[in-house]
Amino acid sequence: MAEQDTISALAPRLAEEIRGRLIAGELKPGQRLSEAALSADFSVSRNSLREAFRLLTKEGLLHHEPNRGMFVATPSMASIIDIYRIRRMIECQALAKAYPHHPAVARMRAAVEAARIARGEKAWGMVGSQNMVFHAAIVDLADSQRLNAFYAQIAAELRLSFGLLDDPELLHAPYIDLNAAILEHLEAGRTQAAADMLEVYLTQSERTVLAAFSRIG
Amino acid sequence: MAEQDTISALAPRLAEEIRGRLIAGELKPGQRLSEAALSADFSVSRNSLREAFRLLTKEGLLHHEPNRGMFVATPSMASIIDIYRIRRMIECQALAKAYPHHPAVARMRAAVEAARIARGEKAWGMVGSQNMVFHAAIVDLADSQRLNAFYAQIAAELRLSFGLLDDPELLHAPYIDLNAAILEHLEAGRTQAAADMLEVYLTQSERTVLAAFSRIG
DNA sequence: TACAGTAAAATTGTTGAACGATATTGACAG
DNA sequence: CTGTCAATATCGTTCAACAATTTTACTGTA
Repeated sequence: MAEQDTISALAPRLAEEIRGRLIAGELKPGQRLSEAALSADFSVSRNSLREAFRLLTKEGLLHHEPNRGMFVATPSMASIIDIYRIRRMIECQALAKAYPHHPAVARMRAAVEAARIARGEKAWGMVGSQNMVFHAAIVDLADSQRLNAFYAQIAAELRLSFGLLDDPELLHAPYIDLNAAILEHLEAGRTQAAADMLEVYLTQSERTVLAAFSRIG
Repeated sequence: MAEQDTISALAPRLAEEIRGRLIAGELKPGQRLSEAALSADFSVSRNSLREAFRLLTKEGLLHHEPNRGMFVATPSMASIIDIYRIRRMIECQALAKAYPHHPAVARMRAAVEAARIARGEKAWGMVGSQNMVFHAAIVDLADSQRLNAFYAQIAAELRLSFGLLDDPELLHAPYIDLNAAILEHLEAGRTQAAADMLEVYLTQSERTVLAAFSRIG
């Protein structure tokens, strides 16, 4: 019986909480995270907090300098290029070899429709997160647990970069219809066409993000 | 002046040490790792050891049960299939899109030659690790830091499975010449042919590993 | 003997404090 | 203004403690 686990351990919960603040932009890139301050803030011990830090460091969200402390990772053009290179490799391949009746396809469709509704309401935050759901579903087509976990990680890292940019409409809105077209191809069994179109999408998106990024630098 | 960094922090070094023992087979799958025993063994505090454990858990090498402790991950057929699926996706793509004069090609050649020498001396352990080097170099062709890190992780996990098997000669020796042929294609610029050949390699290797694994079950 | 229930022991989860090592800050002399 | 050196703050690691939980040992009973 036991009251349900309260969802397991402390460190992973802390990590999740911090991750949320990171992609929400509450913690800004380059900012230093003091062990003492944060542990007091969360009412946990320094030790527990450090365990959470390790997890986030391994995910590339935090960055550690010996004897100086933890810092919020600062996205760079190099990291954006790296991430998009991986996305092209993984997502396009997943799509090209996909089974058109895979369960993840339903999630892709749901994400497209949710994004369209959100666009009507100008809820750009929602458009963005539905876009992420769409692409996570693409990766899911490959039916690999480890690949899903890896993708979730670089997606979180990418969101850190998005957080620096200030125009979510520009970032996601133009791609809703492109997503829809990709989905059409997939559902019709034209997986290669879908993959080709996705490659266009990703290249274009990368260019947009890099351009926005360079305007800030 | 500080004695040289001895390469940074304690926890990562511990993790590296334990990782070594895992792929060397000293720690066997399913085995429980006592915090008290290991921390005494390494002469470090329980806290430091736990930090190392977190890292390895995230890599899939250890597995954690609340209030019961850390266990060495037990490879399953599912995990082997998952890993080979990823290898096919990543390695083949990296090869297909490779630049034939990429620096990693030199490492591939070195690995092939070292493996041939090792085969002559029937040093099967060396044959195996050179094989791993060869494939890591293939991934390196894609020029992605994050992809390299991810591959290193699943490679370590795969070695855990290899550790269960008892015939390293069967596992690696047959593939040396296949590796060499792949390299020939790559160096000649026939990247697609190289990729196709690698796909054959991986499918065959997966079948061998799964068969050996099922004989143990 | 077999077995259920309970008490005792061991292990993990988390905390708090301590101390050396390193980095940052600020004062001071030149 | 610059370089040196002490003072301060923070990190890295360890140790000791206690609550929560699991495992083990033991007991009494059928």
